[in-house]
Amino acid sequence: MADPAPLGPLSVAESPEAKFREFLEIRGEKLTEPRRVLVRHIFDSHKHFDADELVADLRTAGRQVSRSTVYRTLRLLVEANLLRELRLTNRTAYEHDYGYPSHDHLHCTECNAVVEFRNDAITQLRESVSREHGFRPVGHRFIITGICPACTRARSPRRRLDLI
Amino acid sequence: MADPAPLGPLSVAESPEAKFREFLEIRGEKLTEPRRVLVRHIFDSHKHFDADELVADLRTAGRQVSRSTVYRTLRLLVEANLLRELRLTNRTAYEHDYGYPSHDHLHCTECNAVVEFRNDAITQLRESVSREHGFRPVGHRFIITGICPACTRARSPRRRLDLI
DNA sequence: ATTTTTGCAAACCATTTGCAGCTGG
DNA sequence: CCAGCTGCAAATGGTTTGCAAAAAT
Repeated sequence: MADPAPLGPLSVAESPEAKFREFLEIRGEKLTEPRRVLVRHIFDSHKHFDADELVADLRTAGRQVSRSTVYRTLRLLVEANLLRELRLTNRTAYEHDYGYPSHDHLHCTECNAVVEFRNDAITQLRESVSREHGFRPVGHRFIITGICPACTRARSPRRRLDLI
Repeated sequence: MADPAPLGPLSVAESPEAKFREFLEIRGEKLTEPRRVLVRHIFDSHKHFDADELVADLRTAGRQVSRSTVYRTLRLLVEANLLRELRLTNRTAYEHDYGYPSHDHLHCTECNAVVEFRNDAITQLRESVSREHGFRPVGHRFIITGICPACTRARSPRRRLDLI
């Protein structure tokens, strides 16, 4: 019941920064210093985050970028398929969509934790359901909501047996 | 490729209104006229809707309820497990969670259409994945994003064959 | 009568945008 | 140089809330 091993990063041909630059170049846009700071910071660690956390994080790290630029850059990173949006609550969360295997989520509604998992059957299901409905599938989202092990333990009164 | 038959309603022991009253009674709250109007209107038709559409709809039907009351009542209906929230865009959409079989969604990112489908394999998948992670599953959400048949046709240049 | 609910208007909060000045290529 | 970018502050837009009047039990 311990935490399962987190998914490992994929080795990718280009760095996220390079992919971002490429994306911007195609559109005649620029990889500026704030954008570089953001893409590096974001892909330095793998975790879900929202705009606010990102701003705070950067401030702590002494790499201050204005809130507007953070929002504008997040939008670009999503368009560039480097990030994916995850709308679980009222604020939009983001996660890596590059250099990381595709996966789905377990969402604990008690502590709001998000756990990733991988299951290939889902992709097959997606294909067959899409075919049935004439849809051209682009992606999917499979979120299991429930109570995580920790919260389950915290909720149920501790059993005597556990004390032996 | 015509629209598949929509899912049929389930026969349920109680009407949504009765279930709502029950829920409110337990909490010592009241089933008032505006709330009655809302629950009836909402369960009169089965479709996804958001707060704004609901307000407009009611206004058209001559059953005016204030925006605040609509929001407050929607929250209650979700707590009562009569409605479920669906966050696909910036506005929260709602759908029936009572008197209707459980199902999942195809979301066309082009025209924003939402199509429901049912597939039992998903529930099984949910169970086994949850077990693996020690989660106590409560529900799930499976959303396939893609392009619906109509938008696919609209996008690809019409083929000559279609003209015969 | 007492407690909850309503509608209005104001407040909120995440996100977006207009603009004047700055910057990368 | 010049299009594109930044930061600021102000605007937006969906949703929530304070409050006095109205309704339900």
